[in-house]
Amino acid sequence: MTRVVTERLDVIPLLAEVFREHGFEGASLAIITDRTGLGKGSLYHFFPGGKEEMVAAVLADISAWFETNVFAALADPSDPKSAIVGMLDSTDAYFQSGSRVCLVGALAIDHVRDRFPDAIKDYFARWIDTLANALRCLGQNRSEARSLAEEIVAGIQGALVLARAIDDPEIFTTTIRRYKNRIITL
Amino acid sequence: MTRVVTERLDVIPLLAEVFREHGFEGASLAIITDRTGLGKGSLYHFFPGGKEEMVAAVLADISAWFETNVFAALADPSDPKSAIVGMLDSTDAYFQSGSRVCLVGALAIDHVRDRFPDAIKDYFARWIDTLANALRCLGQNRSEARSLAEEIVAGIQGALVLARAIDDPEIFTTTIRRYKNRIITL
DNA sequence: CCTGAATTTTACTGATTGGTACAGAATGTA
DNA sequence: TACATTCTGTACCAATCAGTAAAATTCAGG
Repeated sequence: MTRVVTERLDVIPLLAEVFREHGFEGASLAIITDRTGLGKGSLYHFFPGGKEEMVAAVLADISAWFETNVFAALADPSDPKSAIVGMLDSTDAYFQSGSRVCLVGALAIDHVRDRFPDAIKDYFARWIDTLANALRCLGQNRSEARSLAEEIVAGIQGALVLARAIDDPEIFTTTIRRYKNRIITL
Repeated sequence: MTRVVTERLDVIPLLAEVFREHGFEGASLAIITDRTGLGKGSLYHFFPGGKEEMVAAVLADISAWFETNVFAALADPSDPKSAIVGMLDSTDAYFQSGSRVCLVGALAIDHVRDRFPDAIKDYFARWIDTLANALRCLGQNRSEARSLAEEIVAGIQGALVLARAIDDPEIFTTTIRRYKNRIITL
């Protein structure tokens, strides 16, 4: 039986969770070896560039996931309304109803964002662009669509911050529901 | 000529800026001594509890600033509409039109939030509560007011994340303007 | 000037940091 | 079996970490 994925790929989700929990600086190699079960030797074998390469790999993985599970439907103009609703559902699931941190957002406000500027920029730019595209398919003009897309993407990020700050994930769920209603009644 | 403030107080804004830029883990004592001009000895003289006490002092300072310059007007029901607009103006000024990080928000999504849970919780809770109070004075019922207050506070945080992520502070300014219009036409 | 407290400088500690080197174990292949 | 490649555990490195201790200095009040 052939292994479908290499071990490098298997480790990326674990790395993602560690960086989510501790941030870039906070995620020490000691913690990483603990959580992944890989010694330093293995870690540097798979990621010769060290922590920086690990984060880059995690960002690429996240980007790919969103491309497949979130952005693809938005970019397809066949049924824009249910595509947006589906995006909000996927988002709710991905962020575990507000109890999971957005790693890209967390990196964005950290000073290490300067080491991954493109990955961070692209993630949000693609989200806004595809969402705005779907909104245009619903009859909004270019600036309306872009403005609402920015509002929704920012609202999601803010809800994640707020939910975590006051320790009440319900705030995130409420936010998602609010945007859903707004789209449905569009 | 008597000095009005102790040097401890003078240092707190500098500390705030360092923590904003580097986060809790990223702000090493070396960086802090650099930026404040105080050696380790002086730092530990003023803040015997080390970095943790420094952050606590910064959070208290921020909290006091918002209480005076933002929340006070919201809590006073004499002119709720202009109080909210004033809050949005103060917020825009404080966050330098989106180019300044919200330290409380940044700490909230970091794992060090567990060391300052009350300060973080109180900051956002007080913001939401006073804003909801002002909205009730504008005729909204309790749940409407709370929901919109949460939406605005979260929207502000999200706009800060997004503005920084795609390196476009304009997004923050737009967000503030959007909420202003929404309040004015209420 | 003297005294004592406040403050700062300096030197130091032990622990931990990210990263390297490399021997050898495991694995796949012929 | 034999060989080459991939992978991993371990020891090690210099740098940096937060924090301590105490001498040196500054400074205000009497």
